[in-house]
This record gives sequence, C-alpha cells and structure tokens, in this order.
Amino acid sequence: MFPDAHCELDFTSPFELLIATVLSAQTTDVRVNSVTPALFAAYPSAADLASADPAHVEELIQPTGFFRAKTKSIIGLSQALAERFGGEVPGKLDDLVTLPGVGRKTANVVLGNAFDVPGLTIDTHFNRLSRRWGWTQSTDPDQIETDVAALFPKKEWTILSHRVIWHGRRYCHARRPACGVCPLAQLCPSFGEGPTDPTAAAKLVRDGPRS
DNA sequence: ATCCCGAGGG
DNA sequence: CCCTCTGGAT
Repeated sequence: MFPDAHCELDFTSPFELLIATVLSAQTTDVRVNSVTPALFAAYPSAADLASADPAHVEELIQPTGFFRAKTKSIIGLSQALAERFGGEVPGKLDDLVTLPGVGRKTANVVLGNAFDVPGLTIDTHFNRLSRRWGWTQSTDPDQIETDVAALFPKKEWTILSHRVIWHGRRYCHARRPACGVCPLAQLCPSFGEGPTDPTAAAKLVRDGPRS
C-alpha cells in the first residue's frame, strides 16, 4: 500500500538534507539529486557555502528552478549557521525556522529525517489530503498540524507524512484524483458515499506497507 | 497547459 | 491574501 515511503532526497548529513530540502521547492527530488553531488563537492560545509560566489552556486543549481532565490537562501542560511550555530544545523524547530529560506515545512523534513525528531510535514499534498480524508476542515497549515497531531501518536508523524505525500503524488492529485485506481477509495470520506469517520482512512494509513 | 514535498515580500 | 521567483517533464 505504501511501499517504502521515505525521504527521496539524497544526503549524508543534516547540512546536506537542509540544502537539498530548500532546493526541492517546486521541483522533483530527482532533479535536486542531480545537482547536489557537484554542489556538495564544491561546498562541503556551511563555512564553505557561506563564502561562495553566488554566480557559481546559481550555475550549479540552475536546473532546480528559482535558482536566484534559492542561491540567496542557501548562502544566507549557511552564513547564519556559521555565525549563530557554530556551523552546525540546529536540531530544534524554533532555531531552524529562523534561517533564511527555511519555513516550517522544510524544518520538519530536516527534523524528521536527519534528527529522528517526529514532525508533520504539511506540504501541498498533506494540506489537500488531510481535508479530503476528513482529518481537518482547515486550510491553514498550522491548524492542520494541530488537528492531525491529535489523531496520531507522535512517533508516527514522520512516516505518516511520507505516506500521505507519497499517496498524494501517485493517486490523490490536486486536479484529477485517480479515485478509480485508488486503494483507499472505499475508506475515503470524499469518494462516493464513503465513510464520514476520519479515523477510517487514518487506520488504513497506519497499517503501513503491505505490498 | 499543468505539475513538482515552498518561502518571502508587498 | 496574493504575487513572485524558475526550469524541466509530461
């Protein structure tokens, strides 16, 4: 059902994951993974990227789109790491979101996948699916996070995020959701005369991989 | 045309 | 709250 849902960005350290996640905005993970090896080879640490030539960084990450804004973010974020966090990526949400270019979504990805700190990643997919499944009525990411947090044990938050996002990417699309082939259709409050009980879909999501 | 695991600025 | 930033695949 959720085969091996996991973070699909390549990284070998919290720093690399942070950079990769910032680069992943509005791009596929495959594309991010195609530029990060050269980027990390040229700039292995926050100190290196902090003093990088923006033109060179722009060139390296160009295929990921938004390359000027992203270059500004990752150099600025590296400078902030060097100046305020001893060159290390902080493992706390409140610290991470003070970094330029790092919002709550990016911070939770880093916490969940590099620090083993449970975090709900309320991205565009999670935002959409959690309403379709009746987990929340809200469109506000912070409110959604609060509502969903009440439905699942904390230790499941990271894997839950991967599964919801995985499902959103493959079946529950924004425009034309593939309900006809969706394995969760019968448990979905938004499909036909489906259940109105939000825990129906929740239970199935919690079952995890079975294929 | 539409989509891709967003964030900052006005 | 809306706008902008951006390229590549489908």
